[in-house]
Amino acid sequence: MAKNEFICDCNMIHKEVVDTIKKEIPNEKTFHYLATFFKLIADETRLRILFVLAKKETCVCDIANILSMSKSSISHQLATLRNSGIVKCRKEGKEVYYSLDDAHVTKVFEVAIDHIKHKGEENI
Amino acid sequence: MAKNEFICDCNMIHKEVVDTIKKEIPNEKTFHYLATFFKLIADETRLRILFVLAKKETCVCDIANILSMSKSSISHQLATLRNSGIVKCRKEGKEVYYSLDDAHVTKVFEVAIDHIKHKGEENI
DNA sequence: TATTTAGTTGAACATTTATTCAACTAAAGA
DNA sequence: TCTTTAGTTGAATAAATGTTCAACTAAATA
Repeated sequence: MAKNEFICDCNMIHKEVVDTIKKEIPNEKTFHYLATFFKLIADETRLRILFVLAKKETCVCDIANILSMSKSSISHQLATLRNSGIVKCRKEGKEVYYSLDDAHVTKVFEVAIDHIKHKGEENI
Repeated sequence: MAKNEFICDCNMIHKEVVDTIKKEIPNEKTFHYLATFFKLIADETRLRILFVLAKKETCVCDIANILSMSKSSISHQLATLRNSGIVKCRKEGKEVYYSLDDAHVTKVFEVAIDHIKHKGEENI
C-alpha cells in the first residue's frame, strides 16, 4: 500500500478517481492568482468604485461623494486596486483622477451578473 | 446649496458628474449579490473543490484526499457552497457525492483565467 | 448488537481585512 | 507667505472568516 494513499484523515476509497483528478487539477499558482483576483472584486466598496470608473475617469473626491464614504476609505481601496493593476491614476493639479486599466474586469462582471440573474435575482 | 452636496468629508467638486453617475450606478442589491458571489469563489480551498467537481461528481473523502485536507474542513466548505446553491449532493450508503449545480460558475472561471493570462501570467 | 467509518456540526482560535482617526504632503489661491 | 484643500498613509480597532478539534449521526459490516 503506497504512502500517498493516506495523506489525510480519510481511508482511501476510490484510488483511481483520486489519482486521475490529482493529475488533471491546475497548479497551485492558478488557484492563488484566481483567489487573489476574486478577493479583489469581492468587496462591495471596491465593486462600487470599479462601476464608477467603468462609467468615467473620476477623481477621489467625486468617488467619495458618489459612494457617500470618506476620502480616506476610498483612497485606501484605490491603492489596493492600483497595486493590483486594475486601475491607474493621473494627477491634475491637486486632484488625482482614477480610471480602469483592465478591460477584462468588466467582462467578469457581465458574466457574474448573468450568473446572478439566472439564479433568480431578476431585479439586478 | 442643496443638502446632498455635503454627504462626506469632501467639498463638492464636480456636481454634474456626481449626480449623473449616481443615477447610473446599479442598486445596493446588485453589489451585495456580486460581492457575495465573488467572496464565495475567492477562497483557494473552495476554488479547488469546484475544479474537482467540474471534472467529476466526487465524495467528500476523495475530495479531502485529492486536496490533502481534513474531511472536516472540506465538509465545512461544501456546506458553504451547498447553501449558496452552486453545488448539490446525493447520498449513497455512507458516502455523500457532491457535484456542480451551476453551469455559470465555470464560465466565470474561464473569463477570470483569461484575465489572468492577459495580465502576464502565462503558466496558468 | 457492537464496531467501524463517512460525514456533519458547533465552538474556539488565529488570521485577514475594512474603516476610522490623526498626521502628513503637495498644490492652489489669497 | 499663510491658509485651504485633495489626497495619502500608518496605526488601531472591529468584524469576518478558515481551520482545527471534539463530539455527534447514520450506515455498513462483523
